[in-house]
Order: sequence, then structure tokens, then C-alpha cells
Amino acid sequence: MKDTLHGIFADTLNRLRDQGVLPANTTIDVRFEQPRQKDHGDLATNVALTLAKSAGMPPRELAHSITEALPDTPLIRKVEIAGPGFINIFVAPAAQFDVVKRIRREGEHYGRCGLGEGRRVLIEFVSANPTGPLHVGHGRGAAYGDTLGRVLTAAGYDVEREYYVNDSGRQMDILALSIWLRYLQACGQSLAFPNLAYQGDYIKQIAAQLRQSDGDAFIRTLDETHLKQLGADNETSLDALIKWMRDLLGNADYQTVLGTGRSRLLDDIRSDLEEFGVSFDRWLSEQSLRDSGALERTIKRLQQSGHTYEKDGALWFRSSDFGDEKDRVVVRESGMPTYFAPDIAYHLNKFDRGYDLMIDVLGADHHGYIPRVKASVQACGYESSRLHVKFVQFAVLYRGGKKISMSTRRGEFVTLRELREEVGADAARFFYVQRKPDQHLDFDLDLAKSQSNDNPVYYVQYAHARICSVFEQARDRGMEARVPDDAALEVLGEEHELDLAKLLTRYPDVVANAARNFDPHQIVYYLRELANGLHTYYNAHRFLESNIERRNARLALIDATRQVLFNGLSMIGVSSPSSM
RNA sequence: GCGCCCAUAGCUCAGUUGGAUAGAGCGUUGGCCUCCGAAGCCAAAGGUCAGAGGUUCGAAUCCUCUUGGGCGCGCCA
Repeated sequence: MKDTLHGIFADTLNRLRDQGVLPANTTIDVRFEQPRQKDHGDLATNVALTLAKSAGMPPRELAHSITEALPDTPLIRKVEIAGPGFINIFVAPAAQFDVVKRIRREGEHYGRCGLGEGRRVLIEFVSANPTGPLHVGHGRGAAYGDTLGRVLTAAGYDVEREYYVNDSGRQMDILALSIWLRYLQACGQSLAFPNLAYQGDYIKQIAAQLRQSDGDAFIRTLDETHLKQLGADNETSLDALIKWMRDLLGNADYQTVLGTGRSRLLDDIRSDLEEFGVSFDRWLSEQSLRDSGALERTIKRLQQSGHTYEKDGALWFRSSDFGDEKDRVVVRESGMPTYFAPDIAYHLNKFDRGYDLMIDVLGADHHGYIPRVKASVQACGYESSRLHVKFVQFAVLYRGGKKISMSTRRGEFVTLRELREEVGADAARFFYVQRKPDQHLDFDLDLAKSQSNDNPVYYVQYAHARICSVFEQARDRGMEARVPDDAALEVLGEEHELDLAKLLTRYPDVVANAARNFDPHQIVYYLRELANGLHTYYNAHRFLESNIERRNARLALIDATRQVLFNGLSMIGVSSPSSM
């Protein structure tokens, strides 16, 4: 319907241009929106306002010329000029319900569009270090990234999801050390556990598993000086301990300890995300970039770009050439690359793979890091504008009105798994996606759990279940519960019915807009509106009435509503129960 | 100190390429089940869109400044 109107207006404006009312170079771009107020019509456009200046006439006068030139169409009941020059269109009631047929025809495809034109998009998200289980902060990134993927897919993009595994470097050494020390403790050795090592109980579990699979293979004799360092609470001692461990274990045993921890934690992360409805097309390992030589090649490539120099024995990248506030070290004085180096390699790898669009979903604490990453890809000759970064703020949990304090370092944090077990995956996803990612999120556990009208998840799901229940009722009463395809929609026309149809019409725009702005939360707000539209209609009218024609028309309308509720809930990864 | 993000109803937040009288949920108050699911609906109350300038037909939205919060600024990751 909107498309048809769009065509009518475009034709009309083109005609006016040919007639010389509008200048020859005018670009015709008509947009319609649903006005907030009903007396402003069903759709309104501000073309007369936007074109007034170039046409050299007052907006209202131009609006008058446009409406005069509009052809007769059964679609439009009435056209009015209002305010400074808005053209308000009152659509014929019968045309409003065409959307019902379209939804019933398109089913799960209703809401999709060709906005993306098949462009390839890579979304990298979560990418939590495999040094522990995912916590609720990662959960938000997971929900956002996955939902964004679903939205972009619906909008016609070719989406790939990727998890970048930071499985090399010092943090993995600390992981190995933590596991090994717990292992030694489990083998009966009495030793202190460093505060800077990973504290969580999961480390003990991995150590126990190691002992079960490899017995006493990793027991080593300890010496006094290192035993003392276990109690020292500083990074230098930790590095000394790591070196000590690697010497004592030898490379093969060290790799076994590390590899066991790495794979165990990644398995845990993977299954956690699967249960959360999040899956990835690719898990790309940092270590693999080192092993394949990509890291070395990247450093060479950067040097060849002419944007590096040596200072104090280190290799610097002149990122300030590209707007970064200062230059960055890529290779340390010691010859070891900084953490920045593999990240450059990873991003070049992404660009090399030829995506039209790349989206990094990162924790908000990484924002200062982006200018140097963009600088590095630019230095290597790529358009950094193809890389978009969305920052996700941390979620703060509340229970009983009180903030739950968390500390990753102390191993005191609520895991994503615990959250799912407590409130359920549906509520968790709904609450996460409800907010714009760059806003702080107050996550009220009591509210997410409550099976009451306070809980927005149930509110939307209830609307879906309610419709299913109506059809159930119809069957029980021996009515024909299948809606005939030729249901006479023209018998509809109650105000609530028109409101609902308008809401249904909006859905594809909502999806397109969410995709355009990378803002999945718009889906959530829309679903609440749609659920409200259904509930209101439900309370005002009976569907299962004796007039068969009207009953079927109403069933067709609410079945279309059910479909859109389902499509929208699926889009955010939440289930659509038929009863609750 | 410099940079990025943010400030909308008592609380939590929508409001996106600048549009008409700024919306929703919660909370408060008052109504609605002999009737398809009351996990629902209806109504009322609640605002200097942090403040001050500017841009224009028109600003919560764009620009500048001020105030008040969050984060970042390492040869850590």
C-alpha cells in the first residue's frame, strides 16, 4: 500500500517537474510516516516542505499544487493540507487490511527486505578470552551481536558471525599457571595461590580433570625462592612464576596443561552460547594467526606502508598519521609483538576476506582502542569506513533493589549460565536487547523472573499465546478454525481493527530501520506496541462470534498478528509459546 | 589535563537521516471478568527534554559553551 502510494506521489511530482512547477534538477524523494495523531491522517508526507525552497514557492501553496495534481485512486479516501504544509492522507479502510493477506501469504518472510542487497557482513562479537566462563557482561554482547545478525539477515544482508579467540599471550600463560598450581594442590602439595592468578572454582575443576586424565605427569619439585613468590602480589613475580613453570614442565607438558584449559573453557563457552541461542559461523584463533605467519607478514606489511619507525629499540606504528592521538608500539624492545600486533593482523585478515561491511561488537572500555585499529587498516590501504564498531556497556544486576557488585579479577561475578538458569534464556535475551547497547543497563533480576504483568517478556508472549488460545477455543467449539484465504476482510473496520492493521503495516519499516541503524532494540519496542494493540482489541471485541463472515475476518486479522509477533520474537531470539 | 559516550515524567527508558500538541512501562489514584486466557484492558495525575546561546518555516534531535555522570589515555590485554 505504501509502495503504491509512493509510486503515485513520485509520478505526480515528476509530472509537476515536467510542467515546470518544480525545477528540472529536483530530486524526487517522497517519504511517508504514520502521524502520531489520528486527525492527521493515516500517512503523511512533508515533501511540500522539503521542496518548497527549490520550487521557490510557499510550502502550503506547493502542497496545494501537489494534491491538485494527484490522480483519483480507490486507495485514498481523503487528502488534507495541514500545518506548515504537510500533506495528510486518509487511506480507504478496505486498503488498510490488505496487509493481512500479505502477511498470511509471506508468513515467516514478512518483514524481510532487500536493504542489504546481498552485501556481505561480518559481525564479530563476544570474543571473550578463554580464561573463564562468560559473565553477564558478555551475555549482553552475545544477545546484541546475535540479534543484530538476525536483523541484518532479514534486511537482506549476507551475514557471518565470528568469535575471535584470544588464545595466546600472557593471559594464557596465567591460565596455565593457575591450572597447574591448582593441580599441584590437588596432588597434595601445600602451596599458596597467587592473588593475580585466576581465582574461580572452574580452575580447580580443570585441574581435577587433568589429574584424572594424566595422573601425576605434571608434578614437579618446588624450590624455596619460587614458593615465596607465590605469596608476592605483583606482576613481576607472576612472570617469574610463569617462566619457572615453563622451564619445569617443558614445552610438551606445558602445552598439554594450557591446551586442556583452553579447550575445556572454549567448550564451556560454546555450549553456553548455544543454549543462549547464539552460534557462530567461525571461531578464529589468535594463535592460528601466529602459526600461519600472518602476524609476521602483517608487521612487514605495516613497515612497507612507510608508517612505522624504530625508537628505543622498538617498532612503532605512526598511527598519529591517521588521527590517533599518539603513535603505538607494535614490536617491543624485547622483540615480542604487543597485543596490538595480532589485532592488526586479524583486522587485515577480515579486510582481505572481502566483506562489504565489518562490525566489531566490543566492551565499552575498548573505545580508546579503535582509532589505532582503523589507522592500521588505512595504512595498509583499506577503507576503514567499512569497519563499524558498536560498544556495549556493561550490565549492572539488581536483586531486591540492590546492586550486585562484581569483580572479574577476584572471580566474583555472575556468569551468563547462572543468569540463564535464574531467569531463563527468553527473559535474559529480551532484557538485554531492550536497551540500546551504548546505554548502561540496569538488569532487574526479580523483574525478569517475575511471572507477572510487570514483566515485558510475558506481556508480548502472552499476546501470542492468547491468539493461539482463541483458535484452540474455536476448535473446541467445533468452529472452522482454519482461516479461509478468501476471508472477507472488508467487513472489518472497527477502530481497534484499523489500529492493529496499521501496526502490522509498520513492521517491515521497523526491521529496516533497526538494520539501518544497527539498533535491534527497536524490534522490542515495536513488539510491545503490537502486543498492546492485540490486547486492546481483545478486550474490546469478541472474535468467536456467530456471524461467520466477520468471525473469519477477525480470525484472519489476529492470525496475521500472531505471525508478526512470532516473526518479531524470533528476530530477538525469544520463543513464542502457544500456551503459558 | 586531553579524547569518546551520555543527560527526556518520581524510577527505568523510547523518541534515527530536523517535523505538527514529546511517548511507553513501572510506581500512584480510580474503574472493567454471568462473556474467546485479568500474565489483560480503560481512565486520571505526572515535563523548563540538565542549563545558556546559535542555525531555520520548524530543534529533544544539528553547532558552540557551561554544569553534572560514565569510560579511556602502558613496550598491560
